[in-house]
Formats: sequence, structure tokens, C-alpha cells
Amino acid sequence: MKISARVDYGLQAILEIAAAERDMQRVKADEISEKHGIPMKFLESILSDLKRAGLIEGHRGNAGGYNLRKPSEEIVIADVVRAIDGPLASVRGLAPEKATYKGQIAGLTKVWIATRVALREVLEEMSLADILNDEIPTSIAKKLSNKEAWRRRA
Amino acid sequence: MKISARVDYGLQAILEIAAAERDMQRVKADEISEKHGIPMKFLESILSDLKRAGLIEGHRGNAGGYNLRKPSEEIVIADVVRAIDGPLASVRGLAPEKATYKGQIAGLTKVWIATRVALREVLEEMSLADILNDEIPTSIAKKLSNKEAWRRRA
DNA sequence: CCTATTCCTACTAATTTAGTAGGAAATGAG
DNA sequence: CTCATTTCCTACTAAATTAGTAGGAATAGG
Repeated sequence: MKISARVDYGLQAILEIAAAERDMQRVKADEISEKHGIPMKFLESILSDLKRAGLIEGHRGNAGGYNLRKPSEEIVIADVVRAIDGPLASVRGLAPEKATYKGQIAGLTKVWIATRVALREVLEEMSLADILNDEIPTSIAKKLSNKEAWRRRA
Repeated sequence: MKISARVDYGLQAILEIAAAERDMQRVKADEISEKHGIPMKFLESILSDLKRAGLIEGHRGNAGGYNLRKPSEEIVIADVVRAIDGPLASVRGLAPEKATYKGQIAGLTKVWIATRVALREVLEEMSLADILNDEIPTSIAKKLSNKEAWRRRA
């Protein structure tokens, strides 16, 4: 699974917006761009994805900037990923349940379904607020507690 | 997460090889290509990835074809994915633990680590034999048992 | 020696990803 | 009411990746 630059940047951006939200502040694209080294114009196009998905709203002018459209508790990582990259899991462009196979290997479909469930179990369970507060749901904290989790594999 | 055609085809191929293995049979690339509608030359290049990774071996000539180099119980889905597509999870080309962030959003790294763990929990636990026998590990069967698992989400 | 099959090298076309460029529209401050 | 600021919109481009093609050399068995 390759997390694209767009998704990575988009999450950085919306988390920054969520963080500012707490002080009733708006954030300018320019500030995010500077702080995290994201090319300005590229960032703008990502923010427009988030806007179209109804996750944030923008305000122009002198005191302009972006803010969330829902509380940060109600926006999960999966929302952001889908807004930018589309479905969490796809197989040759098909939804996992549409990837079917002939004969003895028919069971392969289950692998893709299980993969999608696994992704949902992480990405649907973590909200922006969870990340800012470092309050990781226990099911996920369990995954992180194993030292192997932080190591690369062959 | 987009599963590429290469990975999907590669798994179909190696499962077909594993299935034939049970009757001490070799499989020809041509047979796989026909049966699953995979372009022949494209399939060949995928099989060469699997060979390079030491998962299968090829034999030329009249009674040629491919067979596994290890028992099908010892080859997991993750092996095949890595052989063809590289690391299970990466963020802008970096390993998840290398994706770090400034300030309040530093916790984002944990999302990527948890995502990688989640993928491993599925892809490292299922062997080729498991799929052919429809013997799904209980931790994974649990994921599949929920009806929601088979449904698309917004 | 002939046929079947893998193996190897090189090429190509389409799509996606990552980014740039330029300016129009709105907003608030002075 | 004008001006600086900021989002918003449309279009373009360059690089990388993905999906596939083409042609033939190497090898093994009958």
C-alpha cells in the first residue's frame, strides 16, 4: 500500500487546521505550506479536495483561512483518505468483493475483503482529535505496543 | 490501497501453481494465461519476479512449467506482494517509521505504523495452502464474518 | 534434430502522480 | 471605496509508474 504524497500532505494540513480550531483560529494555506514544506499550489489543490468532501471550509480575504466543518472528533482518517484518493482498497480498479476468481483459487477474494476490513479497523477508528490528543483507541494501541511494529521487515 | 494488476495476477498464478503442486504437477504459463485471461507476456514478467524472490522455479522444455520452491504452507500472501510490489506499506516512498512530522501533528506517524501492522496481520497470516483449503485463520475469519465486511462504504 | 517451453532484453502506450502558472473572485481593514 | 490578502478556478507540464508488446536466445525431452 502506497500512501501518496497527496494523502500525506492532506492529513498534515487537516490536522494543522484541527489544531488551530481549538483556539478558534483559522489557518492559512501559506502557513501550512511553510511549516511542513508542502508546495503551495499543490497544497491548494489538495485543500480543494477536502473542501469538496465537506470536511473543511475556506474563507477568503484578509482574515481568511481554513477551518473544519465538523468537530475534529467526528472526522476520521478514512474520511480524509477517501476524499483525496478514493476507496480505501481496490483490486485492479475493482472493489474487493467484485474481484472474483475461477476454480480452486476463488478464496483469493477473501484476502482482499479481509485486507479492506483491516484497513477500516485502523483508519475508521482514529479521529483527528485522537491524534492531536495522543489518545489512541486501545485496539490500535495494542498494535503499536509490539516492538516489531516499528521495524521494517525483509 | 490499490492492489495492482501485477500483484493480483501474480497471486492467481502462484495459487494455480500451488494447486497443481498437490498432484506433483507443473503448470505452464500458457495454461495460467488462458484460464485466467492474463496476457501471456505480461504474466511471464510477473513469474520472473516470483522466481527472483525464490518463491517458484521454472523448467524449460517439453515437460516444462513452474512449481513452488517451498511448501505452500510456508508461502504467505505478504511474500508474494513484496516480491512483486515491494514493501507492504510506504508513505511518500518512505517506510512508515521514517515519516515524521513537526509539532502537534507528530502523532500521524502512529497511524502509518498501525496501518502497516494491520496489513501484516492479514497478509502475513494467510498462506497459499490456507486459501486453497479454505482454512482461514480465526483472527481473519472474524473479520470476514461481519456482513459489513462485504459491503462498500461511502 | 525438432518442438515446447522458459528466459532475457528492449521497447511502447496509457495512466497517474506531482507539481506549476496565472489570474479571477471575495473579504475585511483602513 | 480602494487595496492588500487570501481563497478559488482553469489549464498546463514533466516525471514516474503501470500495463503491456515484441522478438528471439537458451534449454530440455522425445
